[in-house]
Amino acid sequence: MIATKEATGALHRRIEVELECKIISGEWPPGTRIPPEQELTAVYGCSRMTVNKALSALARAGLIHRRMGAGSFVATPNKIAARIEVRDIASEIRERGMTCHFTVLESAVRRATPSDRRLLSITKGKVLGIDTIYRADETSYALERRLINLEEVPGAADVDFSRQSPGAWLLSHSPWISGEHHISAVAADPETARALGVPEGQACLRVERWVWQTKGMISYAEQIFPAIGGHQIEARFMPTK
Amino acid sequence: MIATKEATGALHRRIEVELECKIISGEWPPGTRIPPEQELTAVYGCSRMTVNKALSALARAGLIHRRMGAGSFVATPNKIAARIEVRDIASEIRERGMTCHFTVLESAVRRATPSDRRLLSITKGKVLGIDTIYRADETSYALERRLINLEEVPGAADVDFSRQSPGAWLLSHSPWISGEHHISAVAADPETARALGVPEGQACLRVERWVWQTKGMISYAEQIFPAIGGHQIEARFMPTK
DNA sequence: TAGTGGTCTAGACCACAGC
DNA sequence: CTGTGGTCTAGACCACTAG
Repeated sequence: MIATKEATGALHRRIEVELECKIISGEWPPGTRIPPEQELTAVYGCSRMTVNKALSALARAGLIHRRMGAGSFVATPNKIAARIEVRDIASEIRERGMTCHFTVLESAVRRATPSDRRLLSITKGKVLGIDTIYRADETSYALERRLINLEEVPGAADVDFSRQSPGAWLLSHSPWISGEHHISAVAADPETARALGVPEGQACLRVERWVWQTKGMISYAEQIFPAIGGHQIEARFMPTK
Repeated sequence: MIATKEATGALHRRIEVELECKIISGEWPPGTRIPPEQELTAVYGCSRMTVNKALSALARAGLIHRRMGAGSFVATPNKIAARIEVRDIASEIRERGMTCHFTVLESAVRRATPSDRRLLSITKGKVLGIDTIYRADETSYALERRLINLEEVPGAADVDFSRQSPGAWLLSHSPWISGEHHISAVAADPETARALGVPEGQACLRVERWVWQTKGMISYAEQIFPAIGGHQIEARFMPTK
């Protein structure tokens, strides 16, 4: 066994890290052929399964590309994929060390309007519309306009959202979800400006979130953060997953 | 071998998909104990390594949590991790089916000012500052203010950025990078408004990007997209990776 | 102490790529 | 055809957890 440094952990893990270093350092530029598994078993003095585990991990992480019968090659990244973690607004405020209060401005069950149907991609049924103001240390932090599809989540109609925020309830109630975000900037319209207590036309960050489960769309939420609050979304990207 | 349906692919993959379905459908809620590997080998009539491969993949994807000596359990997701793909502005415009023109407003090599040093986390050295306007079909699309650390990327001083955009050159020149984005909303200051041809105070989406390699910070870029252009960032999240 | 996951072996057969 | 990765086996030893 070759041991240039201490054997800190599993061998397959050390092989993975060692190869990863060669790739992200540029020693093996994109397109470089990785030594075949057979050869690596000789280098590391281990079985093929162990080498395979390391190479498979690198392939899953997108650092190499494996072609059956041909070999393994360092991948050529053409786009940057960043990862953002979107938390519930209430827990986000608390993580910043501030106290969070939220007030439900409006909460009403209604038959889906044309606008509701478009946002939730449904053709009929009832929806629950909830408008909530979030305050961080008594300062307006965000306005959330949310639609919940009662056909998919009938229990939502009976929840007291003055105690638990809609976002937190939905996450705890149906944990495994898929969805999509759209992040954009908007100028505060009169109604939004009044609700948030900011000047009309104020630059705001808008996050729209569609959430669905295997069956269908669960919820749509539009969150408006005035730029005054300094709200920002952080996203990190790394060559290794 | 048990085959309730067609054996479409690798067995370890089918096991993984089957267990994943039980989790994201809610049949196995968070905290549920997964049958031990030993038991699954009996269920699927295969060796332990095959079951292990499926469970390891689920663990890596974050769907289950494995504790040595204790067992495997369905994970409790507490935050939503979304994935955004940030492309070069020029290629982004072209993907929208528009033609892209960019104009370098200013390009100058200078000794790092205090502001440069703070943004690039350096204490000395020279930087290249480039301000670029991107137009989509003759309409202002974005303003980019970029700093390149010439200590890390000395070759940047000799590139003709009127032909290739700085972002595209950097990506092709040093492919394996790490970094961070901050996404926020800002009101256009007078200088930005003039450069983009929009009213002062216009709501804009701002994307800041720090990029580094193993050694140190390579570049800082601030991109301003006026809300008028309808620019938005899309992010998708899924329970399975 | 018994059960569980983490790791590893030394083979094996197959599908596919490239010569 | 040979070399490659994709998959799988039937064991094994260890570290750790829980009762």
